[in-house]
Amino acid sequence: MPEQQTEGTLFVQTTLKILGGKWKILILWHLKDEVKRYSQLKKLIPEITEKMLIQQLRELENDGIINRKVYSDVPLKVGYSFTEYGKTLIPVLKALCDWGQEHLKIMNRE
Amino acid sequence: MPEQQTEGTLFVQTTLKILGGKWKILILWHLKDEVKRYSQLKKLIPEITEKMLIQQLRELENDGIINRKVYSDVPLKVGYSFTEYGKTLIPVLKALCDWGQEHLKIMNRE
DNA sequence: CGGTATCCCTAGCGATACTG
DNA sequence: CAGTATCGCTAGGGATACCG
Repeated sequence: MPEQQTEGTLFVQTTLKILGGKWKILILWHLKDEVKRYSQLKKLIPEITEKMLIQQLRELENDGIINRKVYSDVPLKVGYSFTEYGKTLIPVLKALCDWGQEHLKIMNRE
Repeated sequence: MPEQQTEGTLFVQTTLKILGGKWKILILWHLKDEVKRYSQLKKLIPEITEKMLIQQLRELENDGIINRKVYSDVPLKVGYSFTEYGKTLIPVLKALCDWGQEHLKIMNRE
């Protein structure tokens, strides 16, 4: 069934287009459970530069995966969280995480 | 439970280290169901260059995800397929594919 | 057929400094 | 605090030609 394979390929590519980018999956992982502020994300992913962090956040926002909410307090506060739609990605993130866990177990045994 | 989150992060990163690289997930997707030859993969992924194809195949081979089998025929034949271990990745690939399918559905509706 | 080797380029990323 | 703006680099990838 070559037709089906071709179609599946398109699906995979579609997901990769959204999740592609060096840091996106990692950022989403951190947002998985609760709203996080910009500064919290920076601390959670120390290797990322501010430029990359904001860039990837923007792209995720534009793709409808996350919300950006500004609390007009002083000092300024911005919270990032999954949209309802973005939450559909959580099983995918879970799958990636689970496999990594298994893989590490096996590697440590050897 | 910040401890748990940190651990999960490690797991995700581990998976990304294996699946990272522009073409790997796509290549694996094509190998999912059956052994494929080098030339078949080239046809299935026309945008990839030979260099990238062979490079990503080698990395997947080194990570123990796929097998490379040479059939000493004339003309030369080489088959790539999942290792038993590599097959544990299939649920991950499935998850990526499924999400892409849903995403496309929704986008086409709008 | 199934690769290597080489050269080259540019998008993506990093570092730094600055701003509302 | 939460970003922008700029500049510069380099590693990852593309094109092409050749090899066992």
